[in-house]
Amino acid sequence: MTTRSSTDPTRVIPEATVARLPVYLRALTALADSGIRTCSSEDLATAAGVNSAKLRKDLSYLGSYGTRGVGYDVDYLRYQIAREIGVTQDWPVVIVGIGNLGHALANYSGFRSRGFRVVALLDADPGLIGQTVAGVAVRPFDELEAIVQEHDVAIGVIATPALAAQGVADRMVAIGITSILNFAPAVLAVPEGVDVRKVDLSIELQILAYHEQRKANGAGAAAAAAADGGAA
Amino acid sequence: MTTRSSTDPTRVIPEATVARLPVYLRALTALADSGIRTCSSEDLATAAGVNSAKLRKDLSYLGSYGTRGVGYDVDYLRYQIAREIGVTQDWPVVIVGIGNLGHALANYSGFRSRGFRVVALLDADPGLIGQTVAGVAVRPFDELEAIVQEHDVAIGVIATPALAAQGVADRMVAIGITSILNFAPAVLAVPEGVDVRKVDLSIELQILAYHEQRKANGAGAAAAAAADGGAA
DNA sequence: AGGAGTTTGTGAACGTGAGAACAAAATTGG
DNA sequence: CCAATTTTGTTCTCACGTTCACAAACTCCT
Ligand SMILES: NC(=O)c1ccc[n+]([C@@H]2O[C@H](COP(=O)([O-])OP(=O)(O)OC[C@H]3O[C@@H](n4cnc5c(N)ncnc54)[C@H](O)[C@@H]3O)[C@@H](O)[C@H]2O)c1
Ligand SMILES: NC(=O)c1ccc[n+]([C@@H]2O[C@H](COP(=O)([O-])OP(=O)(O)OC[C@H]3O[C@@H](n4cnc5c(N)ncnc54)[C@H](O)[C@@H]3O)[C@@H](O)[C@H]2O)c1
Repeated sequence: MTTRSSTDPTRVIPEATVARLPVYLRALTALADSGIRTCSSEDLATAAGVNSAKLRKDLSYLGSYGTRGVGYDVDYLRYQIAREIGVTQDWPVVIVGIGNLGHALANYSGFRSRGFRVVALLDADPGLIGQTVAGVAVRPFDELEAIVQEHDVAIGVIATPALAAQGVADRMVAIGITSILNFAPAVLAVPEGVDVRKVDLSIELQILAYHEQRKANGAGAAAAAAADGGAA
Repeated sequence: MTTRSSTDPTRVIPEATVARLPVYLRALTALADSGIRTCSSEDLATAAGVNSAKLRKDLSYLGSYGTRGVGYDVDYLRYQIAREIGVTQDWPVVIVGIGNLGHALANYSGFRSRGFRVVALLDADPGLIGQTVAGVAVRPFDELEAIVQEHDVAIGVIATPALAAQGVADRMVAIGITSILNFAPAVLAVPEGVDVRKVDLSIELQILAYHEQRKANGAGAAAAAAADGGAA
């Protein structure tokens, strides 16, 4: 039997839990902003849109930060989750591909407020170089190496067309970027040890379309089956 | 025992499989574009970035569309998946909130090419009304009802600030929209039978940050544990 | 026609995640 | 100080998802 304490850095937090921690963090921030100092697992679960048993189990992987009979101290729990995720420090981020989407991302204020700092905007199109978006200048893609080394960047965002994405990823990996957020509709091949997460609008829409089609077709027999594929 | 044939509309496709079908569809389109007529499960799995056993099991939920010893006919399989997802028909979509992100979405060509048609752009800001984005005029949010009824819209996209999102969702649900894609960092409450999918940039970055932190910390003891949280 | 080789479709084993249920630990009121 | 009440942390069970492994089914070559 191996028991792992909350200060043991080797303890493993399930991936499904990791994906929910940012949601809890946001919910706690909202509670704090509305002046609430303490909350029960039930309260927080409602705010985060999950089941309270699941919430408690998730939090138990981090440690024992609640008080039985009372609940959780909002600020304290928020700090503990932020520390666990690693957003008490600032993460430098580069964005590659400053087209429609890249512009929107560069303008997104939610970056800064959640522990991420855009240190550079890069594009291969000479026509864009020098332009300033949200106070950051667009620079040539070739400066990637210099920028990553200067700011010790570990996280890269790809917002180029799909065809360019693998090339950009290869270049990022070569200089030591180990986490990539990919908006291009392409499957990226990367070596072991590099994390890739993708955000794909059309996949999300197609998933919705699938369920939508079933709702429409199965109005008779499959109605029950369609409904439980259901909501939030 | 209940056996469900591929033509039985009540058969259930696991949610995890549904989420991968669009990826297969894209991979098949790429193969078709490069002139490939037939492919094995191994080929397609590589192109889609998944394990070939998983791919075969996923496809088996749709029916038996391959030929043993040969593989899959690219065009035929592509059509079958498209039909299953429901993207052989066009889905009308409305986008609400034409700010930074809404502009990018409206300009996104991947919508049209994958079976979705933007029938309206809506915003509450009078200053934006009348402006045209990608050939579609921005109209007042109040026209939502009329537009949804005219075009029989089932899918809505929310790209407003977080505070406005729940209100927009309520209004969408009230007129009969049953699928929502939400870009605002807010938990939406919707009735049973309405599907919500969320796309949240900062959650994705925070998940990357968590793994990044572990890679950095655990350089010694937790290296193995960190690595297997690892890559694609 | 028959055997060698290939590749699908699926049964079975394994691992991960969700939710119900409850004991343990705290508070509150008498 | 003790009993009643609240709420956490954890155990147990079930459902879902992944992967292996292989028989069945097909092609191709001789
Ligand atoms: N616009 C959206 O709402 C949206 C939504 C979902 C997905 N996407 C995807 O995001 C990506 C970007 O979309 P977009 O609408 O901004 O496209 P875009 O064409 O407007 O912008 C792409 C940018 O990438 C740059 N670029 C091209 N090759 C490059 C390279 N090798 N290195 C560096 N920069 C390079 C181009 O110069 C251009 O500025 C696409 O893959 C698209 O499919 C976009
Ligand atoms: N910009 C990004 O890259 C990005 C990334 C991730 C998430 N988001 C999220 O997406 C949302 C939009 O981001 P943005 O940068 O485009 O913001 P934005 O402020 O540029 O645009 C928001 C738009 O919504 C409109 N709006 C506000 N209330 C409305 C209402 N009740 N009905 C209809 N329209 C309304 C505003 O008029 C504005 O045009 C935000 O919730 C943001 O957190 C943005």
